[in-house]
This record gives sequence, C-alpha cells and structure tokens, in this order.
Amino acid sequence: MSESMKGMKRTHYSGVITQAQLGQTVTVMGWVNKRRYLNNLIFIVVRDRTGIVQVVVDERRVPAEMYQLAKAVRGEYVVAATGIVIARTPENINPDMPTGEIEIDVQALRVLSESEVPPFQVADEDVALDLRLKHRYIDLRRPEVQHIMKIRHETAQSVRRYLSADGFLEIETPYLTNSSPEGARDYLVPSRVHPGQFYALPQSPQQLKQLLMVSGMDKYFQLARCFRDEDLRADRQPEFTQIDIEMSFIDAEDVHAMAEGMMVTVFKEVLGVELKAPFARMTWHEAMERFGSDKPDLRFGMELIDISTNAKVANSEFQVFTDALGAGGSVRGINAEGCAAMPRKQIDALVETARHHKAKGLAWIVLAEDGTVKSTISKFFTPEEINEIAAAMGGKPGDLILLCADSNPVVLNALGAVRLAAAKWKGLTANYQDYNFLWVTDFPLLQWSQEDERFYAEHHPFTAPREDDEHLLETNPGAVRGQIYDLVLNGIELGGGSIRIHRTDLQRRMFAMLGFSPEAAEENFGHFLEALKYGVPPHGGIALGFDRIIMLMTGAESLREVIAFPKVKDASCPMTHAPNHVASAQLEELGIQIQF
RNA sequence: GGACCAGUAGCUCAGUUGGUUAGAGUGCCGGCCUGUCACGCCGGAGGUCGAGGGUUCGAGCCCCUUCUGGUUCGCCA
Repeated sequence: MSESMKGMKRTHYSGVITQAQLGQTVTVMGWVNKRRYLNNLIFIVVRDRTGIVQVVVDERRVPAEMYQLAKAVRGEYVVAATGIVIARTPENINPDMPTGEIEIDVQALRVLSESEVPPFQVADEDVALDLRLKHRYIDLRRPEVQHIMKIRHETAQSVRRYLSADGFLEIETPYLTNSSPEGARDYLVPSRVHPGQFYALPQSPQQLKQLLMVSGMDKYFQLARCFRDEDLRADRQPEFTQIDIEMSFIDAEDVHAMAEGMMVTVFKEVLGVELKAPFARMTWHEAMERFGSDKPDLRFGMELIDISTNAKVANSEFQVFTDALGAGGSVRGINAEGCAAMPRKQIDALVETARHHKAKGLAWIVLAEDGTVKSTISKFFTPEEINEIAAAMGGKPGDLILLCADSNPVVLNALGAVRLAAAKWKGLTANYQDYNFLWVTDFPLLQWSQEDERFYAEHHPFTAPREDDEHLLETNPGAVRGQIYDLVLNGIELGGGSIRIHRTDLQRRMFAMLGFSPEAAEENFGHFLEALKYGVPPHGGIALGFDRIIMLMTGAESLREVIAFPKVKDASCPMTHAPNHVASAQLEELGIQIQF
C-alpha cells in the first residue's frame, strides 16, 4: 500500500508548526511516532528531524477510505499528511509538546512506506548498545541522538568559521599515504599497481601539515579523519576526526591563545556557554605530583600529598612504608574528604583499583564522623601515630585517608586512579557541564622503554625540546622537556600539540636519539629531512579530538554516541559487519595470499 | 594478549536455598471506547533462559568450555 508522493509536496517540518500557521493548509512528511486509536478518532503523531506534530483523523469528517488507511497505519510508517492547522481547544493543549497548541486536521493522507515492527522502540531510552548499533539507522531517529549529530554539525561549522576568520586555510591531505615506523599500528591498504607494496591510512597528517608550513601556507587546518589500528576504549575509536592545526612563526603561547579563542567561541556559539579564558596551566611534573595524572580532572580536589618525610612514616616499623622509602620511592596519599561513610565493599574496590595499577596495596584510615578511627595499619602504628598521619593528610572527622607506598611512578599512577574512583563514588564527576579546561605543558620529550631498551618520543619525533634543555639531549635524554602541550577537559585529553623542530641538525639528532641510523632515518623520513633543507619557518600546532569535544559538550558517555556509524570493541561495525572477506579474485589481483 | 562485569519474551528487567506449567512492565496482534497525547479497559500471541558439555532424582540457578557485548590494564609517536 506504499504510494508515491507525486502531487504532494512537503510545506513544513513537523516540529516547527505553531499558531503562526493557524488556518493554513500544510503538508508534513515523516515517520509515525505514535498512532492513538479511539474508535471514531485517530491521532497520528508525525515525527521528522525537527520534532513531532499531531494529525487528527475524524471518522465523521473524512472519507471512509482515508479513515481505513489511518486505522492501518503503524509505528515507523512513513506518511505524508496534508491538512489545515487548527488550534486545540484549551483543555486539549499539551504543554509538554512544542507543537501542543495546534494540530493538523487531515485532508489528505498517504502512506509512503510501511515498516515492520522495529527491533526496538524509537522512544525507548534504555536499549542495549549493540542492538542500537546493529540498527543504527533506527537509533539515529531518536531525538537525543539527532541532537548530538546537530551539535556535531554546528561545532564543525563554528570551528571552520572561527579558523577561517583567523586566516587559516582548510587544506585536505591524502588518506593514502606512507606507513610510519613510530607510533600506533597502521591500517594498510595494498597497492594493485605496485604488488607487494602498501599505502597506510594516516594516524594523523603530522608530516604533511608540517610540509604545508614549509610551503608557506602559514596557517592550516583540517577536520581530518585519522586511523589507528589499536584496541578500542569508550573514548577511543579506530577512525576518528581531529581538528588538525598548524601555524608558522609562532610560539606555544600563540597556539594556546588560538585554541582558547576557538574553544570559547565554539562553546558560546553552539552551547551558549561562556568559558573563562585563559585556561589553567600546569606543567606535566606538577600534574603528576598533585593529581597522579597527566590529564587531571580539576572539577574536584583530593590532591596527592607526599608524607614520605613525616617522622612517623619514615621511622615506622611498617615495612611496606620503609621498604618503599628505602628503595627511593615514596609514601603518598589522598584525603577523600567526606568519604568516611564509604561501604567496606567500595573501599575494597579502591584497593583493587590501586592493585590494578601495579601498586601492592592501599592502606586506609577511616575517620568516622563520631570520632572513631579504623585503619588497615592499626597493627603497625599506635592510635596517636595514626592520628598524626591522618592530621598530616589534612584528615578530619568524616574523611577517608588513602595511602600508597611504592616507587614514585607506581604511587602516582595508582593514587591518580584511586582519586578518580573515589571522586566518582562521591558524585564529584557527575556534572559534565562544569567545564574545567587545563593546559598541561612541558612533557618529557622522550620516554625510555624497558622492553625495547630505547627511547621513544613522548609526542612524536618532530617535537622540539625546550631550548634550555636542548643541551641535555645526548647526555641526559630522560630529563629533556619538550615544547609539548596537551589540552585537558574534565580528565579527558582533548588533544595536544607542540612546537616542531625546524632545523635539520636538530631533527637528525632527534632521530639518532630514537635509535635511527642515518640510513634508517633517510629511508623512513628522507622526504621530510630533504624538505627541512629548503627554508623552514619555525612552526607548531595542535590536534584536538573532534569526537571527544562533542562527547564532552553533550555529556555523552562514549565516543560511539557522537559518531554516526561507530565501530565496536573489536573494531568491527555491527551494522555492515565490516571488516569482511573479499573475493579471491580481488586478492589475486593484489598478489595477496591469506595464510591460516 | 590479560582482568572484571553482563547475557532470561521484540525491548527493559525480576526470578528466593537447585524443586510444580519461567514472570512483570513495555512493545506486538485482536476487541471496546468521540479528544487522546506514556490514552484507558478486555483478551491473545510471544521463551533453544547466549551456545556446548558436566554434576544431580531434578539446573535459568552449581562447575567447565565457548560465543557475544561492555569496562579496563597492556597498547594508543
């Protein structure tokens, strides 16, 4: 019974019809959100991208055929309805509905497409994620998901407007490019013309945007799709979009000011939210010491406190403490304020969290409201000593003190995780609209890999060291700080960037530090080193995770919510079932054999 | 690659110590209803309890294996 829409033309979106159209003849087209049948009276609620509107079919006033058609209409049918916009009588006004003051008195009704009973209701709020993604085209009909897509669109437009007005050029870089030896695993694309050779999909347009600076483009941006063949997380997808930016003749401060201006404008234009700029700043070292994280959530305190030098701790009989201190580690803790009432099971979960992050354990002191004190370390300390340690931690009745002793990296990392878990339990991370931006700067340039017995670039191999640390590059590489900055929002890394190396000699020293022989550097980065010979402006930039920004703007729980057709845990698509087998003829043409 | 959590009707879930024919809400189908808007009322259909194996007189429940999904550690320059 599906019909053509021939002769009918949509005049209005459903959600925008108001009293202003009273008396007009309108035609809406959309999905049947709901059909309510009251014997002689049928209400059909039509939904489109803009909202819903009610169409009334009154048996006494329409032809029998039309009434029968209305009766047969079911949920998610696509219909076209023409009728006169009439005011509802006062008692029939629905104040919860934007179009609730009017309705459409039907004159013509057509079913353009029927629908089977959908696997889940568009109106349902709690539907399992895999089912939603399997039928994402239905999931995307839900108003909240459409809202996210709209925010995403508006944000992209706002970013483009802001950067264009600031003199940036939007330039596309290729998706078919070279594999790079550093960094994440690449997605490879076999070449038919060059059997046995492969393109790689870009993990980021890093080298190409730097080459655009060599070209004198001066200011570049791109909403670039990036690909990384690594395992997924709630905030990680194998393909994602980043706002990729590069600028010439600038320093880190210029990049900060540009990025802050962009975020302030975007949040204002899209959400109507006024952000405070400049954003907070903190060095990587300070972030690690105070929060145990290089991306601290500043919506709450619970900062790490080092009590290694506290006499009661340093001179105690408690070997867990003294062993850690003897080995050059530390004893630190956090005061989870107001968490004394945390159930034992939850405290155990915090201990588990610490263990999960390599700590051997987590000591705790419960300072109950009534003044009683309970602790896991009461066997090793007198009540007075425990009180003194608690006082050193700033503890007061009602607080929960959590202590960890180990090597410094382990203590910081574990307490950083415990801090987050405790804050989450306390509900301190619930308000996503409390936007706390933060720049984390001066990351170490290089990171030693025990496993591979070599240094890796913390950021990427084109990152410039701080000029005052450059002399340490060969003598004490681990101490060299890079001109690196990450933008962090509420504990999530929105992105990062750096000032790049623009001198050939320094770039060669950098590659040497990373263990590349001159020949290997030439083979992997030859075109890049070559380009550095021909006049390179000092430059730097930043890449911000576009999907993550949308996630934080909308309070979405997962990156999947803000991507139209996302991948799931094993990097597959539940809807299209990609990746998939290909015809053997295709493989033959590529000279590829599958072995397993 | 590791750890943890979940899987019962189309959907969201309950299911006690292992014990009769596995339930609720919602959706779906049919009937009634002239102003509904989470319409209401009546009736109905709908189940490989993710799969396989085991223990037991007896398994949705206990054990093993496995699959799927989620979270996370490793990984993510």
